[in-house]
Amino acid sequence: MAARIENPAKHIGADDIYTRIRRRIVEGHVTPGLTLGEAQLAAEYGVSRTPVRNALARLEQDGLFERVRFGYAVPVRSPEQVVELFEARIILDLAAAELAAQRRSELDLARLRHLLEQAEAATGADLIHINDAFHDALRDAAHNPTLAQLASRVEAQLAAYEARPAGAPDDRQSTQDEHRRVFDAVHDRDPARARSELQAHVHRARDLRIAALARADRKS
Amino acid sequence: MAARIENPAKHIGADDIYTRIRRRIVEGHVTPGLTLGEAQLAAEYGVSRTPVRNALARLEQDGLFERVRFGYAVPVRSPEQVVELFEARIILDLAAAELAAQRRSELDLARLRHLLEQAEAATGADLIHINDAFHDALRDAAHNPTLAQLASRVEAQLAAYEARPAGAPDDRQSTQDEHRRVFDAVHDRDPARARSELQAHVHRARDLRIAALARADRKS
DNA sequence: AACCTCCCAGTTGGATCCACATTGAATCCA
DNA sequence: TGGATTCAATGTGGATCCAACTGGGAGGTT
Repeated sequence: MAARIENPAKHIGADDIYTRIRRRIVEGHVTPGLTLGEAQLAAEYGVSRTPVRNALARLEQDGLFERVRFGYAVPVRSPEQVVELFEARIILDLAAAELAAQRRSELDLARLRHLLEQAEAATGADLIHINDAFHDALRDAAHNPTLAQLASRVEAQLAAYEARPAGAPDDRQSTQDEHRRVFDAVHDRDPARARSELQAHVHRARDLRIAALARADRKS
Repeated sequence: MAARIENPAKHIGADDIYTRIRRRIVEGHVTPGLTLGEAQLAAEYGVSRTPVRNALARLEQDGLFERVRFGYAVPVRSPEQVVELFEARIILDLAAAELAAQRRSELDLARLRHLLEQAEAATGADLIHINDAFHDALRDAAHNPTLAQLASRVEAQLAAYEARPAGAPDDRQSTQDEHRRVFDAVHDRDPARARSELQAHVHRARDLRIAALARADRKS
């Protein structure tokens, strides 16, 4: 039986370090610009610097970390760069939505529907995760793993700067409605509608973020 | 004087290893499926395993290498996967062409024109490099580095499987004509035309590759 | 003769050691 | 007192050492 058993209590490896640090960044727990040293991270996870170095090299390749004077830091991005990231994300996700409307299987639909239902009841961090999962499921429904991975990677970079408020109830309801509309278009196999509905959704998210950046910019 | 001087004769570092191995893969000098060991590569470049490990981790993140039993290998892709990579590349490059037609600067135009002229005279490997550079310059003209990097990365994955014939004189002339048409559309600031001209170009390249894959498939 | 078992060679992943570069501060001189 | 210079502290990058794992082959047994 060559089934690889994930030993939960076993010593953590480089992949685990990569996953954990990545999650910390994506969930916004590492403030951009704050430098973290290899030794510091190694001590934190109770391993030597070797696996940390490996993880950091991969994170740098992902664009989630950059090498700075001493140590690594989440790159500080200008508002223009955030807009640029959104532009890339929009290109990828709209294409994925279009393909999803053409290729979605019944299983894809079931997954999306399940996530929509879960989102109805969830709140806080759970809601954020479910909504992220909805977008990932939509990308998977396009049945092009390369495309899905690219979109997911760009979104991870964006997430690193998001204060992740998602608090306002009206935003919550808007998001839910827009997701539902995208789902309906995918369900009806209507690529053009899927694209335009998702475009409306992502454009709204982008404009909210840009407005927040403008406020933060004025304050500083 | 904080200018970082690239000492040419100095010992090579992890970044150099990364660049060199990457070039070897992209230029097709590493046959897919052949496994290379860390120690082997380290000996080849005259360094220890440490920088090689770092480079391999990054290459794996790029999708150019995958960890296999013992060592690393360029992943073997099915024809379906190659089609999938092309689909992603087309999405990215068409979007880039559209943006390039909107945003190109005079400098961008000059660069593209220069590459077109160079391509007239070049042959063999030089021609391949110049044509690749044309596509990269087109992506740069879109003025979205994120998008350019993504497209470039996907194309690198595709290049790893290309036998890189580019030999047939009629293909050479077709490529040159199509590049010229794309250039004209970008010059005229006509996004829709830039998109459709590039689409025709990339679709032809894709179909050629698929035909070659079908032949190879039948042979085996 | 076939199959099973055990041992050994080879390789990766993690830990530690060492050399070099850079920064900040403290000190000394003008 | 201000500025330049030197020195120690800190941290990365590379090299080496060690442990765990896998696969194949040799040898024995049925």
